[in-house]
Amino acid sequence: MLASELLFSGQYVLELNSADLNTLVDPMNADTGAELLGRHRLDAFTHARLWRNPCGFSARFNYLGLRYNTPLYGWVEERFGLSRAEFVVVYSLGLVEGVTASEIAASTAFPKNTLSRAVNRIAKLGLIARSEGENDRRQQNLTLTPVGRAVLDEAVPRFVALEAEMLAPLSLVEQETLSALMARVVLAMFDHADATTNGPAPTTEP
Amino acid sequence: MLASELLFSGQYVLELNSADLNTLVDPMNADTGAELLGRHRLDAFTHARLWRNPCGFSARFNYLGLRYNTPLYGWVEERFGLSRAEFVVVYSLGLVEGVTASEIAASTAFPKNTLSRAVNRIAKLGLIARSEGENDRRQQNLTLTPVGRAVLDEAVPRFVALEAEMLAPLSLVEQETLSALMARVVLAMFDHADATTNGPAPTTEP
DNA sequence: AGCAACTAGTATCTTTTGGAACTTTAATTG
DNA sequence: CAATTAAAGTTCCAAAAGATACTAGTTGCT
Repeated sequence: MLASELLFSGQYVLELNSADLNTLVDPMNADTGAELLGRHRLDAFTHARLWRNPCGFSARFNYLGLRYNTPLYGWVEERFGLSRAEFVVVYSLGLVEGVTASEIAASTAFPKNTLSRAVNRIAKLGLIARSEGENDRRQQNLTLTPVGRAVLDEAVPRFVALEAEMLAPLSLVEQETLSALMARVVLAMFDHADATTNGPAPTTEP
Repeated sequence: MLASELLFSGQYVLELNSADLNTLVDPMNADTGAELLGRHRLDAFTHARLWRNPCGFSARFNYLGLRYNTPLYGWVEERFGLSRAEFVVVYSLGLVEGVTASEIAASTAFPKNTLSRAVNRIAKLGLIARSEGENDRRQQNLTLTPVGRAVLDEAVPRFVALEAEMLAPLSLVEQETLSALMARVVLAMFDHADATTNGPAPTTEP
């Protein structure tokens, strides 16, 4: 079977079609999340990309990433003047204080020079402080300043709200099921094996 | 409650922890997918980013996007010398013949000048042909040439295989459940409302 | 019909990006 | 314990990206 045939074969098309659309959409309410979640029109091509695609699963998580990251990082940019990489560093420090640039690079696939620039800039802006690594003087442990924490305190609710908004059409049980299944998939990617040093493409976080 | 507290509150941490890791990992087999799915080490920070994150769901689909797109588009680049945007155009034509650059731009959030460049290059390379739109002479309908289709026929199985490899730890029923739940989330993003003209950030597909 | 508003695609120009080379420190090994 | 190899972070530079402006074609309004 040719791949070009496969493209149209519709395996994975086991879900809903556009006719079901309106039955699932909940009315746009005035949450913090909803205002960022600009609704789109489901054009024919997007429909095909999401439902008639041999890689339907990846199309969907890529789509979610697009619709989640774009508005949020756009908002971060215009609200704080921080680039995506810069905010990712701040967010990362909110998750784990004292994490190093390399660790962020490894986990997010930003190239390390990009992270270096980002760290330098937000350090200059006073959002983070660097302290020389205790037992390894090459690395610098990063910590949030009160200013950085304030940024986070304003930004994180937006991120949380948009995620909640995205998940709103599912019941709590369904949300947990989805979460658990995705967790299984993600966890299976880890193995006691190799590691890639510097990933080429960006495309992640928080 | 401060967002900085929320970051550590662990709502959404209802899944597995790293101790369960080994019970879920299937041995790396020699599939087309497996060879692209380079396993990584689950370092402490990545663990925190995936499981102790108030935005755990988005962290996970972003992570999946990263681990899926990076190796595949890297391979496309070195195998065919095509950039991500260029390949996305080819792939899109595999999904829907005759689609226009604008439609791809709208669906994938690539800026339209990037798409314009991509279309020009792969047209020059002979992967696609352009034909003036029937009733609108501004737009050009794009179609795959045999060369373009050959590229697709070689590339698509890789994409399919990596997706299958990612989903392998789930049973078929679980895969369908996951698919259906994600479909619900995605579908709910469409509404009879607004539209954003040109999205700033890239970050999607296929 | 005529004029404004809009859209598809292209061109230009500036900023950003990320690969490669480099510096300094740490780990490994003979 | 020197000598080699690897890693954290920075710097450099070519290349790519994206905001803006522009051209040509279309739609809508009166």
